Amino acid sequence: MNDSETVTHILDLAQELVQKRGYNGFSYRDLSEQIGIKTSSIHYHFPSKGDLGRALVVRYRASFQTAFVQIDAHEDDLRMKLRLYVELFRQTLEDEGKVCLCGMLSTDYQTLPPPVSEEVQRFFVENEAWLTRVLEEGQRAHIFRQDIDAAKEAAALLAGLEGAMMVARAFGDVERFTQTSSVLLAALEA
Amino acid sequence: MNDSETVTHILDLAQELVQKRGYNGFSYRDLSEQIGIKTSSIHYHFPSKGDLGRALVVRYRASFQTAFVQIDAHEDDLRMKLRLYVELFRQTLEDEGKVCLCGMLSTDYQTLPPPVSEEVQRFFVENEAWLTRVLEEGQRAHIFRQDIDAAKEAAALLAGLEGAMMVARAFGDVERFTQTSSVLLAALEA
DNA sequence: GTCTATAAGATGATAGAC
DNA sequence: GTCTATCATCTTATAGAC
Repeated sequence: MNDSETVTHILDLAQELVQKRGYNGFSYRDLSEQIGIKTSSIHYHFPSKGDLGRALVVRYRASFQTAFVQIDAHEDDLRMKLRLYVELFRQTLEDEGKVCLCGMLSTDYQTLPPPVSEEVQRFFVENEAWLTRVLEEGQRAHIFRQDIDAAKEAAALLAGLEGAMMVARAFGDVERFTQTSSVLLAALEA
Repeated sequence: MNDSETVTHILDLAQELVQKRGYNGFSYRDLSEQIGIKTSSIHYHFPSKGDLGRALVVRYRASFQTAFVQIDAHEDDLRMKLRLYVELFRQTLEDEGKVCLCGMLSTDYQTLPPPVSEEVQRFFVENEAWLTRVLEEGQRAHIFRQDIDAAKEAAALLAGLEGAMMVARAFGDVERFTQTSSVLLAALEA
């Protein structure tokens, strides 16, 4: 499954639709109409909807891994690293009220084909792992509170951001997300 | 729309299905089969799916208002009030991996009929209002941090709990929710 | 790779008998 | 209030021609 132009087009649009409407909120027909290609052609690239869903999360995970490498390479300030991370989500929300792909899929969780749900889990594991590393480093540098468990704090931060995206979108108000993310980050300060 | 036995049965099952599978993850047929009544009979009580969805959130909001009254009446300790509130969500999660009805609906937000989405907004407003009151009272009693904005902190707590339910369920691990909720509550301590 | 044609089943919804 | 019957539409998916 390499990425021809068509495949990329399908993935881009499908991701957008999942982020806006959820896994059960879009169909091959939606993709068909907006791409200008028949549904059977989409099935050629992604035989089942589960195949498409899985490809979506795999690519999304990879984009976050890339972001982690970028942030680690170009930013030393640990507080700024977290702010850049939060910024990834804020931009998504600003972009027509989309929320995190995996936050979205986690609500559809019980209806997902297992190959998809496994990838969603992996996303959370990887994100928490990176956040934990940043927090631990920050603790060693006496930037973040010493009396916290970095891993648990990382999980809480991620959960908080995911929830904040959902609530903020329900109000059509990105500022709500920004405020909640500030509160979550402030809780880490020494 | 009073609550005959049948109506209550429909609402109970529909709520369970939304909390597990989302608004677009259940159908009148699902209700029909599990209740032992034809879909046309369900349409008699709830002409459109939007009518059903709206009734669901109205009832859910009312159940939280009742919980608020109960907590305020029987518990003076402000920390305990918050713990009892968190416990409402934890029990939901423990009950077969259901998540907050409105957390669920907030991801389906862009596909909801307006009457439903308006009720979802109201749920968040009401919950934040109660939490804000508890936090403000706790600040006056010097139990919670003085350097926080109660309203913003309330929003962050609610968002954090909503997100924590989603993530915890994706791992099939209620303990994950418990840990994150502890982190969120700890951040309020003076 | 994309198309036409088609399938089997699901979905929200309505008309009218009992 | 519940049933049968029926609806148009949508959904995922496949077979086979170009």
